[in-house]
Amino acid sequence: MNKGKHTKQQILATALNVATATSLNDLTIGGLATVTGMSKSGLFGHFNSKENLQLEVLEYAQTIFIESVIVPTNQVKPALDKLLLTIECWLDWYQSQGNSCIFVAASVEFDDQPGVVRDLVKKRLQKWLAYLTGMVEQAIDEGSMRGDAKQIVFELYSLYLGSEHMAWVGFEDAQHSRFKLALKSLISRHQHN
Amino acid sequence: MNKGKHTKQQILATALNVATATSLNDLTIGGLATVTGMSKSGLFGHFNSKENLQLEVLEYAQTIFIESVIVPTNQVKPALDKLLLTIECWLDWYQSQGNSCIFVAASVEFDDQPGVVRDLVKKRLQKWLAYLTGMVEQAIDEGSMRGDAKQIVFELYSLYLGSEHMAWVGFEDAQHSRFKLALKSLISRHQHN
DNA sequence: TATGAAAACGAACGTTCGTACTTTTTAGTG
DNA sequence: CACTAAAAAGTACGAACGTTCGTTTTCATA
Repeated sequence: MNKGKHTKQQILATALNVATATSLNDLTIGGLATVTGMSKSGLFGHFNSKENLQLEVLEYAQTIFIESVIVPTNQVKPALDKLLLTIECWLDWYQSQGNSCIFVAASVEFDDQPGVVRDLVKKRLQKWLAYLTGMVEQAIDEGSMRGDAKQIVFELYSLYLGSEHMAWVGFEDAQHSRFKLALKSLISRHQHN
Repeated sequence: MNKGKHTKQQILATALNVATATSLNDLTIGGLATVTGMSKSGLFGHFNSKENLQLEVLEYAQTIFIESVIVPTNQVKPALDKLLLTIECWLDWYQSQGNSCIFVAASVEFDDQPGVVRDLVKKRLQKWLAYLTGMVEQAIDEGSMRGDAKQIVFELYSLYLGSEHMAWVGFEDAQHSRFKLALKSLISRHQHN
């Protein structure tokens, strides 16, 4: 790999950490340069605009996400098992990111800010929801689940968001027991015996 | 009312609109001055710091919220009816704010930014969750509901967050039918016959 | 090893923002 | 009406940020 591509990957790795811990806007070029031990302009040259930096950070986050939760479950069957394992990997990934999801955070940050960043965030979240929905649909097709796939995913994703939010607020056991309990209930309600 | 207090209320009203539509950080003093037709320093004099402005906007939002969803349900009994009406008012208020909640947005914006603003946001959300929990507990005491009050509130609030988030993403019917359907299911699962 | 391109640097610019200071205008009161 | 305190305006400053430009250093390769 070229030197340039190599350092760029390093930059993106720490940039993702910073952006996840703070936000895509608080991810400042000068600050990122300091953290990575580079000069502002030297770092800037890799992206040529802050917007591009933000986009590339999101793309980088996406590759990490895919490696962490899509790939490890790729060959799992049947669909219900795959779904459950995916949720586990999803939570592990979420935890590895310091208990926050940059896509969810960015969706709040950019929801009123038209542009390519917002479009990308929305697209990624749509893809993820569609992916989950597809798995549930397949589980239904296989006869191991029943109900409306989209409604199930709606409730599943809601629990994820609720867990993230209420854990921050300090709601009792929001992060662990409450989510798993609700998830168990959700699954069993839509499971075929 | 003094002239000062009067214009301050006007400022806060439009400030809440701006902050809800964008964010508490994007709520800029100069911009707010332009919108309200004042000078930057004239407006600044009412708050003496941006942090105070943010705090007062949140307090103002709180008073609106109380007027909109706490007061109208204050005398309703039994607790289950009060809970259902509260949820209705809650959604109405949410819609009146342009389908976004400044407290939720601020919780994401300030989650990593220690200070009085973050503390206030967290406190308000805690109070709201405790308020909901209290109502559910009372409904349980009255024999019209059963289950773990906190778990029920956890799932209820999760659905609210999911509805807000997924409506933005464009998930089918997230905002209306899906929330109400899930809510109905949640209630009926914990209702005593 | 020599060379040209890529990468990194240093300094500076334009803009935006919060804030401080001073002055002018407004409004309430004796 | 006069007077004073509050409210609003005008101006300015310093810091932070994204970005540009010219230069220097590093690296891959011939």
